[in-house]
Amino acid sequence: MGRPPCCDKGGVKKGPWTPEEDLMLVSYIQEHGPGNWRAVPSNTGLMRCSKSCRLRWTNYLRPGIKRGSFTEQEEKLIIHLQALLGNRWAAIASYLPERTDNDIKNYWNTHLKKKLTKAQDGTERSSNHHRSMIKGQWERRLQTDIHTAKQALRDALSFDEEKPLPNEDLHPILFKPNHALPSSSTNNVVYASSTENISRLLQGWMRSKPDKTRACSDSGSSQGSVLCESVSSGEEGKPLSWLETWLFEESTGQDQEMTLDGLQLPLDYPTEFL
DNA sequence: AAGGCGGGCAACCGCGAGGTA
DNA sequence: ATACCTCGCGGTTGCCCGCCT
Repeated sequence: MGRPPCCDKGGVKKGPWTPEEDLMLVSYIQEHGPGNWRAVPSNTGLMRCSKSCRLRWTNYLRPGIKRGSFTEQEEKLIIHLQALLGNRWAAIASYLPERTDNDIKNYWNTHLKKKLTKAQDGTERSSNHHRSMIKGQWERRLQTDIHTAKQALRDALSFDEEKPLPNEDLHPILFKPNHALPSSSTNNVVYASSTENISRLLQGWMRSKPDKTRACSDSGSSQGSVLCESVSSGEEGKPLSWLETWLFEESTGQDQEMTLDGLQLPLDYPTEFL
């Protein structure tokens, strides 16, 4: 028996979300919290399917999302994690609490993949040089990159520290009924700023909810941050994975010399470096 | 100025996993 | 045990915008 598509019913709106819809969704989540997405459309009056609501919340409205271009550290961290984890964007996103899996996926597909392809072309042209690269050189190179990745992680972790919200009026667009809102995503800047305002509005609300699990999942993937998960696991005596361990070592001030010994690289790790 | 083209990104689709009755 | 429901994930699509000719 085939399963009907979730949004098979008629009258379900598709396409870009309007600020009004965003506001409806945010208001509902402020009151009930994220989850039970099935009930969201009927309870809010939104003509959207539950998946669309969840996606909108996860990717754009949830607090703590950083928009805009990726930093070099984030870029390197993504490249490393992609090499280690493959296209498991949710897992990768859990190490970049301010980025969504969709964002990372898009960034990978539009920027990093090309960048790496280009780099690989250069690599192939100078393959003789790379083939002769001895393991020690590669280790040093990896260590440098690992250090950069760890730095990025520390930066990401500092996100958890209380950051005072600017004193500016946070929601000039949302709560000015006659404000000229863009009819489409044409004016992305204006629209994004209204979305950002919603998120920032919600930050206070999220902080008032001390629930650890939610705090983690809301700052990472929807399944919860691997990092948060492992930290709490570690506290409870369960071992951290090696990746989580080395990512965390330096961030907790226990930096140690790192070598490839004991590291299990993924099968698809660039062999020219080995 | 206008049309074509490609890049970037938001949103959708389909599948699988986990939970539950 | 199993059928159904809900959710999350990854791949893909389609729209919009800026650049180029």
